[in-house]
Amino acid sequence: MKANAASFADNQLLFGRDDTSSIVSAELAGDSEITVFRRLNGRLTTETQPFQPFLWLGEQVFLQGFDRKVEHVPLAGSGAFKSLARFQSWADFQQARKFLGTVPYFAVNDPVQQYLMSTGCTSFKTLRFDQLYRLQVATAAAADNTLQALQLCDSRGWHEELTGTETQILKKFVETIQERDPDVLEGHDMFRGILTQLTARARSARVPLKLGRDGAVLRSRQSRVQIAERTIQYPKYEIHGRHVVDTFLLSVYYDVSSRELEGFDLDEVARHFGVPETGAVAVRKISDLLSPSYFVQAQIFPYNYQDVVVRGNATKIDALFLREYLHQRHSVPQYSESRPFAGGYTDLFREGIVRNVWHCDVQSLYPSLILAFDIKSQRDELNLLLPLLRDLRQFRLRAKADVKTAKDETQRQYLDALQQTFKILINSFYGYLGFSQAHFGDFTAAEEVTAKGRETLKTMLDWLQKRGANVIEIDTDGLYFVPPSQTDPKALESELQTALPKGLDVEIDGQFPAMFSYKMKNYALLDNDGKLHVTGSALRSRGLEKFQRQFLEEMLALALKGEAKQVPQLYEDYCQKIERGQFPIEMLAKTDTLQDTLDAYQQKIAKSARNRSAAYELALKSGRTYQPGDQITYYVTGDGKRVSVYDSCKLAADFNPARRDENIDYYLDKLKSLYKKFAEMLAG
DNA sequence: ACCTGTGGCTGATCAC
DNA sequence: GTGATCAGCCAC
Repeated sequence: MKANAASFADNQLLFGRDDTSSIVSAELAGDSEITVFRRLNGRLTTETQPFQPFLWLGEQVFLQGFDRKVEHVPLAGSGAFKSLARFQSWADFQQARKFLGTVPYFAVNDPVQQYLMSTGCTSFKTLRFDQLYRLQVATAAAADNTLQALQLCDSRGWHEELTGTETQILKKFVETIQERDPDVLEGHDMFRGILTQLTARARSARVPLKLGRDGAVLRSRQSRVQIAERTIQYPKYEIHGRHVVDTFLLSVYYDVSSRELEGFDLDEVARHFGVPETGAVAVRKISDLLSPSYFVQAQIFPYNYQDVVVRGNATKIDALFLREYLHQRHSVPQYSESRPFAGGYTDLFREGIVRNVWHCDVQSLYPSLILAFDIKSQRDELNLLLPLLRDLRQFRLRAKADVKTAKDETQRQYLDALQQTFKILINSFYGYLGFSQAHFGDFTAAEEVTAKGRETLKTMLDWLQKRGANVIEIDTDGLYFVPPSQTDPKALESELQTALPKGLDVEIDGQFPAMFSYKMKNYALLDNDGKLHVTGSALRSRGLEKFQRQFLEEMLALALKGEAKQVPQLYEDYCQKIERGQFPIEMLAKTDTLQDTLDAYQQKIAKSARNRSAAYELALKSGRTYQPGDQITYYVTGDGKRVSVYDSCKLAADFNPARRDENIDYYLDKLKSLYKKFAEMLAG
């Protein structure tokens, strides 16, 4: 097992070129050195390393006349950036950027990232996740926002609650951090919540938050992260020599693929993961589950642990390529101009209720196509992509197999984090090819991948139809169908396999007693255990109020189980509950995520560039400060079903159960539309 | 300062 | 009313 783990790390393209140092953190020291913190046998050591900032240059002559010392290194190949310029100090580097102005050059803006990239070092080598020293924080505040208590615990099992006056709590907090000296500070809503609040309280109590390993106060600047379709704005806090990890952000990332979280409060997330504790201990347990993949990523990518969390996958892959091109002294291409290209094949052939449905898909379609057809990026002159993808796939299979035979829980968790990380990386390569800011991307190659994918699915469709299968719907890498009678799934699978190009593996990965096919990417499945699986934004969007989602789910379950006769009664029950005001407001309320700042919203409204919307109007009316990414839960008030929602709405938090004022007509009408929309289709 | 891709559905609003 | 547009959410 150990040998396996070590041999993954032998891949220098992936894990860099330094495997001896247990770096836990690095910081720019002065102007031309880097302080490196290592954790060896549990003890923290500090040392200083030389550092030469650098940038990639279109032409060496661009720096002619620049009055500070520059070392030029010519780079091989035909990339646009064919010269490397190295400087004596960070100040010189910054000065050079100013000097260069708008001539073509490319620079990494962060000194630590530059250091890691140029040395090939990455964090946490030879360290296990449980050896990283993490400390968790949770606050308890009074209504006036003053600090009542601070809950602390750590990854070694210690915990303590700080109480007393605000000043006492804050002073004790700083002392504790300096004494215990954690590598990582964790908290739920750490950035927008805890640290923002602590900073504000510390300012008013005049207690400097000297949390850094050099005794410096924490710093912050506005930043934003893109998580799937949402952009979250947050004050990025940095603490010298340590990392700040926010389990709120980890949860939002987690939900991109799981789509199961109702909300992102600590309690809701803890409940989802079956964590019974609250406060700091809950944070630790959630982090135990969500952090390990990022820990592994920090061993791979030339980024800080803290930054590895908030960088996009394609950006991280780009950094991997840049590190190797830099090492091989090879030129770097400019991004190509962004252009749209066609994606996956989606289609719908049948609607309504269908019985006896199988699902068949091609495993890892896009990565498999890249490998099977040798699809290369033209800009990747060193041809790193294919071998890397091949290695990653092999590594993942090995890590997955090893998970099952792991000798203890720690080893199992490590291998699982490893295989999870490999999976993320593997699946990001196709996206990387079509990413507008990938130096080594290639839109033509990305287009080739999707074209081959569409072709593959068309082949499967034709083959299945010829065999007498009744295909229901197709989406990108798989399809649902009613098999011809008297068919053995394994036999069908292997026959279909022979109709496909070598390197593509098909799998019948699901058999269902019933399916409700609604529209493309929108369907419900009843599995053999009687469990309902609902897919698609039309059927399970968070944009639907909870009473609608729940009604839909119950209606679908009845219909799929052959009890459609009971649906009208279900409808009557829901109508009554709305009329009599028996639903708690959470059932009627809707939650929207603010995408724009309130300023941006108002500007767009002024220019008629967008319509008014309830969430923003309520945010504005509240007078509180809101940021993109914040969620607003509201319900509709007023009389009559035809109200303007943005005019007739209230925050769910302002709802008074003793004086209910929800718009009963509006909600009855919503239910009626929903019922009418589905009743007919579900009867069949 | 930050950013993986395309495809599809819906509700709210607004111009016609 | 109808259609267009935008924003938001989701599948893969």
